[in-house]
Amino acid sequence: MRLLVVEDEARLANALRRGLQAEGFAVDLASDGEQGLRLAREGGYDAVVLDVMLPGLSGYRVCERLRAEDNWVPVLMLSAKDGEYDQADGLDVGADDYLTKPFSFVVLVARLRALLRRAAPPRPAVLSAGDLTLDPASRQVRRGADPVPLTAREYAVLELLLRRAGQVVSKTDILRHVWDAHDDGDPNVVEVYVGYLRRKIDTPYGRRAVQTVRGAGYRLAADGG
Amino acid sequence: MRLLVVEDEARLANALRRGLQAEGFAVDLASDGEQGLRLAREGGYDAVVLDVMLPGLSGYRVCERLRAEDNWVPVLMLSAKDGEYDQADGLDVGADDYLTKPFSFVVLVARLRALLRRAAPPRPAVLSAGDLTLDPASRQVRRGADPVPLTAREYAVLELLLRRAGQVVSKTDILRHVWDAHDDGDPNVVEVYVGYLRRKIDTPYGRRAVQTVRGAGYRLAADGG
DNA sequence: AGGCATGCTGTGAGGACGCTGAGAGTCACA
DNA sequence: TGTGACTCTCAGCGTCCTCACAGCATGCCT
Repeated sequence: MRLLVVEDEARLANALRRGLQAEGFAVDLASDGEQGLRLAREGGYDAVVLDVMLPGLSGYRVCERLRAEDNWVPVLMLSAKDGEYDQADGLDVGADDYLTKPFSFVVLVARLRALLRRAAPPRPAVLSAGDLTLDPASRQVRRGADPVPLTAREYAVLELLLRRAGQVVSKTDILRHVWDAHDDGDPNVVEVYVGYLRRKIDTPYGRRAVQTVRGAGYRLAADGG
Repeated sequence: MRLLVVEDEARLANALRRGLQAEGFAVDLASDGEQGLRLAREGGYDAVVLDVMLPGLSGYRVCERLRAEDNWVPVLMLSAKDGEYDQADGLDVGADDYLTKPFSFVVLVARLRALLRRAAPPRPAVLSAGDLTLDPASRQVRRGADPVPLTAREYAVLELLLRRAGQVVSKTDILRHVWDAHDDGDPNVVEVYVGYLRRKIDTPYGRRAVQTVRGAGYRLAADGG
């Protein structure tokens, strides 16, 4: 997660950088409005922490211009003012959140995380192993560039195996997750569906992604076979 | 914009309802955590204003459960506590913003608007997939240059599919968004309307924009078929 | 090698799923 | 009151999926 911190007071700016880096963010600094605007325009930031009182271009203006240019990077404003109307103003020029100085670092981080969580739509990541990919959103499976049509059951089995790529998954585990059979399912169904899967994602490509571990279960090769 | 306000103190609850209605929101009230959770689960709200101190289920728990159920409706928490750690806690259970009592109504509304603006990502004026376009402003749908007349329901279904172009949308999801049936709608209506849509935007053009994903739902091809 | 356990696969029945035409109910409007 | 547009239910049909079964192949042990 890359952050841009626009803050003219050097001591605070450096404290923020160190603190945020310790929290695992990559941090760039800008010390005035012009520079902040320039960097923010170049994009690539997941969020911007923007002081209101800046030499040259104020934080309000920076935010306003970004929004006018259709740049919707999440912005968290910082200000010494704390009148309620100032806050409302900040939010009205398009900031996503607002903190008044002095603020607590803990709160800053919590609010930043909330902002980032909201900005990144909860789109589940694409699962992959080598050139085998599965996109839960579109429910599409591919071997390289080839789309591979799977039935609902086949898809469910593959998804489970991919989520545990490299690990052995027992048949009863698969039964529980895909068939929600509690204990008394016939493991042969699993064998049948593993067979179907292999015929679609392995055999035509001369690969061996789905491996049998005799007596234990199946393992999806982490490199896709 | 529909809001759910979960607040047990009747005077405050009614004041909020009146004030927010005056700002143009449609407001539902819940007076305890259980009821709030139930209503929020049913969906259909654009945001939830959630008091922390509630009889029965606390606001923290309500929010936590919603998130655990993958319900990402924007939540603004209200609390009398104002320790910084309480705030961080609130944000950590998945709230999107946090106000401490006593709060200013002006700030509440400004923050709500910021929340809603964030939740509704800046929409491109026109939704499109390949040469299939839908302009929400004029409610005009076109295949290439041809205008395609759609009924209200057909339009609503297509809009939903276009907003999630490339992703699989389940029938129950469509039922919830277009019919606001909560759980018990008959999925056949969806099948019927998908049929109507196809006869208007696909069949006459020999295209296949609306794809069936057996056992999962429908997907609008990102390239318009 | 022999015997047993484990895993694989072809076949086919039954059923779930999705699509469609017919028609009833509702509403707005002339 | 009649007409037309729209919405939705229902039942029938075809397709595809799922799964049980049985025979076969393979691996492992004595």
